[in-house]
Amino acid sequence: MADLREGGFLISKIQKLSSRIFAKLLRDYKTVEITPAQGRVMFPLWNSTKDKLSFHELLKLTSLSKATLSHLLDNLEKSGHIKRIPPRGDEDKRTVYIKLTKEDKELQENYIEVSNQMKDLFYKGFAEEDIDEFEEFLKRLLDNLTDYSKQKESQ
Amino acid sequence: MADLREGGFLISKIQKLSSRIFAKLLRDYKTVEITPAQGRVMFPLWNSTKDKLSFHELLKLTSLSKATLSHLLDNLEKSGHIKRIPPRGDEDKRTVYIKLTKEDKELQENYIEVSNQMKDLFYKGFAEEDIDEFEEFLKRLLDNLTDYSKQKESQ
DNA sequence: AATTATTAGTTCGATTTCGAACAAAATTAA
DNA sequence: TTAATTTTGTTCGAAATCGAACTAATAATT
Repeated sequence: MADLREGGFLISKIQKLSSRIFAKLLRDYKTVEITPAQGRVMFPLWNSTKDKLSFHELLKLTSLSKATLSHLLDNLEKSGHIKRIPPRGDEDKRTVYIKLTKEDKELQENYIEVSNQMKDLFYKGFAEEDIDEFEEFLKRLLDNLTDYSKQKESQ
Repeated sequence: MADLREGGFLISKIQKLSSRIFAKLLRDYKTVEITPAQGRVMFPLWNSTKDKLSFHELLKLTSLSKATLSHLLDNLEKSGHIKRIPPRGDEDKRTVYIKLTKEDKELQENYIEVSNQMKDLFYKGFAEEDIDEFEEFLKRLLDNLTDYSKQKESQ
């Protein structure tokens, strides 16, 4: 306990470095006119089985703040990658749904390819079991953090 | 290899959530008028045995970009936490040194205390060996990223 | 010695990020 | 059925973040 732990500091450094590298890979990959931040919003949409996600669902999936997500959606809508769909029928009239525009197959494939490049670089020297173990740790951490947030907001 | 890995995505989420939580803890802790970003610059200064660090050293220690570090130093200097010291004697005349202002003991102690709260929350349910193992992984990752950056910038 | 290239930090413009304050709709309580 | 409360998403102002372009100083070439 008296130990100096540096998990948060390390993670922060890793996140900064990998964002910068990822951004550069995307920039260099001619046809991908998208930033990492925007990609992180698109990713859950691409991977979803549903044809649309609500703002709220996307919020949970990205762990962004409301304000940030709203702002990123503005940009993505402006550049034509997504559309905001108003609620229909007897759905909650406050809910905003987010839908992909159809011409995004190519972007998605290219983004995934760059992600894979990134992954190889990121996990260089890691055995498959290492990665499994490491990502298990990450999920536990993420649970700790989301539990804490949830608990805090309900008091 | 065909596996969908999500390390980068997970880390990005963890980093966002923990930044937000950490920022709130700092805000709630009355006497600490400092942000997490600023704390991450102060941290290496507090932990160094030297009485000053060069801009370049601080850059490596924080993994920030030059622009960001310069900007954060502006704010820290404005709020009186650090000073920029010009080179002396036969030192390289381009180098800028960063030095703590002396009245920062209290801030440091409070920041460390909040860091520890954060750490406990972060690593809840982790055994000491888990933390060791996990941080070992983090260091390997960080090495991968810094190696890649270094290799890229020298070509 | 003169020219060229590299390195250290700053400045600029743009994006990302957030909390707080807000408006509109839905839910709960009175 | 009205009142008060909660939830959903947007807007605003400020900080953090970055790359690119820049200046000044140093190092390497010619």
